[in-house]
Formats: sequence, structure tokens, C-alpha cells
Amino acid sequence: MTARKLAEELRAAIVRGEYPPGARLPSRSEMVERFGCSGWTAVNAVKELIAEGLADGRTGSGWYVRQPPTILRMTRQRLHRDERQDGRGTFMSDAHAGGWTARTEVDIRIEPATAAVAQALDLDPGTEVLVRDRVMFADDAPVQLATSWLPRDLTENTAIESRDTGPGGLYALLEKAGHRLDHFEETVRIGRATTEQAARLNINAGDPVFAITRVARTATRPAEVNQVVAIGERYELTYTFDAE
Amino acid sequence: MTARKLAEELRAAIVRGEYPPGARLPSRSEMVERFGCSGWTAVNAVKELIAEGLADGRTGSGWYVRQPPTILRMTRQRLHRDERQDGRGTFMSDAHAGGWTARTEVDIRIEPATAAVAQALDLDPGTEVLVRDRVMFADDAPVQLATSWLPRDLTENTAIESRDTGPGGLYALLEKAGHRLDHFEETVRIGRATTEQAARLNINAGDPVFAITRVARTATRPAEVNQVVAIGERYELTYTFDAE
DNA sequence: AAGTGGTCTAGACCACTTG
DNA sequence: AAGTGGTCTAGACCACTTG
Repeated sequence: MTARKLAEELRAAIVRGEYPPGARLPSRSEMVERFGCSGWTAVNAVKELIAEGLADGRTGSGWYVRQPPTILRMTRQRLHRDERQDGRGTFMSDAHAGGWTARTEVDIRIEPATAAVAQALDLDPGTEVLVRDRVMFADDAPVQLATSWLPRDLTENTAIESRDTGPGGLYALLEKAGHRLDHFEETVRIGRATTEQAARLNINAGDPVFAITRVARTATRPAEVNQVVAIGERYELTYTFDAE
Repeated sequence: MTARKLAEELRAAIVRGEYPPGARLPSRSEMVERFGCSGWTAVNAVKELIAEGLADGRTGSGWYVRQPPTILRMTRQRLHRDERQDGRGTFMSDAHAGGWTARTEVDIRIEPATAAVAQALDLDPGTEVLVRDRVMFADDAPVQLATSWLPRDLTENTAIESRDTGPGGLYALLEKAGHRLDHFEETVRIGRATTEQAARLNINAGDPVFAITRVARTATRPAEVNQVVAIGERYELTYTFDAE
């Protein structure tokens, strides 16, 4: 019995419902006995299932079938002015539409712009920028990390530099300050969670994540760069647009 | 020496440029000698690098540092009418903008609509649909699989049912037949390559892929459902839109 | 013929949970 | 105290390539 074949058998049994979500799979020693393989083979087979997100191991306890995660939708609607006027920031907007609860932890700091940030914001490198670092929770589970960089001249003496931006979020405050947003550009890539990101998102290092970079612009200049890292298997991005 | 630490050392050496792209890493037996670990540990360390796309193993030959892949951009522009009028389909449009060569292999068949396809196209399940199955190559390497489903009443007696749709592709023919496209909806998810997909895309089973579902609609009805599977590490999706 | 990566067996130790 | 998953050693066989 090879690890690959054992993995296929276990996967099939899970799909058949023989091991429903939450169920405990046979232990390593049970697999060794039942399938006549070595412990190494059993472990490697289950590793495959774990990498696929089908199973999970708890040291000292066992291997368990994972609950399929509920999918969170990230929509284009979250950036509409209507949402801000209704008092919802981007993350709150998705939560409202999806029926889950949103919570955000924020950390703020002021830094000189790195080369990449300066270029995206059309600033000289080293210019002071406001950095907003967030962890977003859906139904109290971390699902997304986001960092925003904004030119300080747009944020000084506004609530954008305070932890709580209030209803409508960051973009509502920008527009209130007279910086009407004109258009957005989003770039979507697939990344792999670093050890740090994995710890904050409660996933395994190397798990696939959405890496989304957004630049928000007014009619005259870039106003914000936003970098999102969202758990890959929990997110679905939707974009709708007119044919042109 | 643990596998994790060995992986970190190798990764750092690669990043330092000690092993440039194409270079051969130490062999298993060399690692066993140099790091005083077992063969198992060496293999597991390198497996980590392979999963990250940093290295590649060739049986009988060695472990090699991979060439970083060139990134292909999938843009919203590819769906613009201008592109079709200039004779470019969606994939050709991206190739033209990115400066790489596009080639497509097409397979056509007619099938009764599955439940999912019927729902997306607003048809009764079992209604005949045209299925266009493609493999897309960028600079002669497979990078993307795409399948389209269209209601047969839109495609009958048109070149959409032939292998070569000619300049502007499928959408140009739809519009030429009087079905002017009105808007698109794209849903982006991260999937893992199945064994079949991996074989066609020349990647490893389980590698992360973009799974993109697009529904193209005329003013009155859905005209096409399109399912793309694109190599995760080779693609970058960009969406630009006006603030509303 | 010698060396390579990929995979496997058999056995071990550890921190952890209590199936 | 007994069992668990995670990780490791030592050694083996195989198909494959030729550093």
C-alpha cells in the first residue's frame, strides 16, 4: 500500500460520508494494522489530506475530518459610495451582505515610505506615510490581514490617524475631507502564507492565500495603497462590470 | 538538524544567490554528510522548497533551483469590444498586451446541460449546449485551461460551433450574430490542481490554481458560462473600475 | 557502473491528550 | 498509564540519468 493510494482510499471514504465532518480517522497504529503499511506511509497519506484542507491533526488526540469552511464573498459592491453612506466600510459591507459578523483589530503607525509604496503613491521615497495594519475577523475567526498606506498630508488632523475611523471607514473619512475617490485598481495574486501570516490567520504556513493589492485614486492622485492577505479557501472574489 | 531548519538554510542560500536559478542543490547523500541528518530529513526539507515553487527534483539527476516564472497578466481590458474589433479574443488580448505568444488547442462537443450549467444559463436541465474545451499556451507552455458552455440556439449554424472561431474569438461571433454582450460577472477562487489538470498544465497535482467562473450576458439573457483554471503562480489578475 | 531522487519499512523519541 | 500525531534515524529498493 503506497501513501498515494491510501490517501485516495481515505479521501473516497470521507467523500462517501463514511467519515463525516468532525469524525476521527483511524489512528496511525490502526492504519498500520488495517492496511499493512508502515507508520510513515500512514502519516504521508494523511499529510496529503491535510494539505488539501480535508483533514486536520491534533497531537495526542487523532486525525479528524475538517468541517468544510463557509465561504466569504468579497464583492465589488463593498467599494461603492452607497455602502459608506450607509455607514459600512469595505469589510463591514461584505459582512452585511453575507450575514456574518465583522470585527477588526487595528494598529496605526507613521513611517517613511518604502520604495514600493512611494512609487505606488507617487511620492518621494522616505516621505511620511500613515500605515494602518488590521486583522479582520468573521464570526470571531481571523480571515484576512490588511495594511493601508496613505500620504500623510491626506490624513493629518483627521480621524484617519485614529484607531477607530467610525462609520463608513477610512474611505468615508477621505471623501469627507474632500478627497473624492475616482477609481480603483485591484491586482489579485495567489501567495503562500508566511509563518507570521499563518500564525495571525490561524492556518498553516504555506497555505494558499489571496494577495490583493488595491490602489485607490482621486481624480488627481493616488490616495491609498491597500494590501490584503485573505485565507485562500475561505474567500471568493466577485467582480461585475459592463461590457465596453 | 530538523527538516524545517534545513529548509530554511537552503532557502536562505538560494535567496543569497549562492544557488542561482538552474543551479543544482547538494544531493541527498551530500546533505546527509554535510548536515549530519538522515536522508529522510534532507528529502523533507527539499519537499518544502518544491511545494513553494523554489526548487524542482529530477529523478536520477538532482534537485535544482527553479527559474522564477514570468508573470502573465489577465486584465479586464481583454473583454473590451475594442479588442474584439481589433481581431483579438480574450487570451490573444492578454498576449498582445504582455508581449508573449498565444496558442490555443480547442475541442468542441455538444452535450445536455448539467444542473449547474443549466442554472447559470437559465435553461432547463438537459437542454443541448455547445461546449468549447481549450488549452491555452503562452510561449508554448500550457498556462490555462478554459471551458465554455453556450445555449445551442445561440450557436447553431455559426462558426462558434467550429474549432476555429476566427479573429476576435467567440465573443466577436456572438455579437456578429446579433447577441450584443451587456455585462460580465467573474468569480475568482483558489483551487488545487486535480491530477488531470496538473497533467495538462505540466504542474504538480495539488498546486494552487486560479479557478475563475465568468458569466457573459446580453441585455436579456446569459449567453455563456466560462470556467478557467489558470496556473496560480504564473497569473496576476487586474481589475480596474470607477468609484460609484 | 555509480549516483540520483522518490518512496517505503521498521523502529524510536517527544510532547501531548484522554478518542 | 496508554495511546496519539509529529518527527527523526538507519537502511532499503526502484527507475532513472550521467552531475
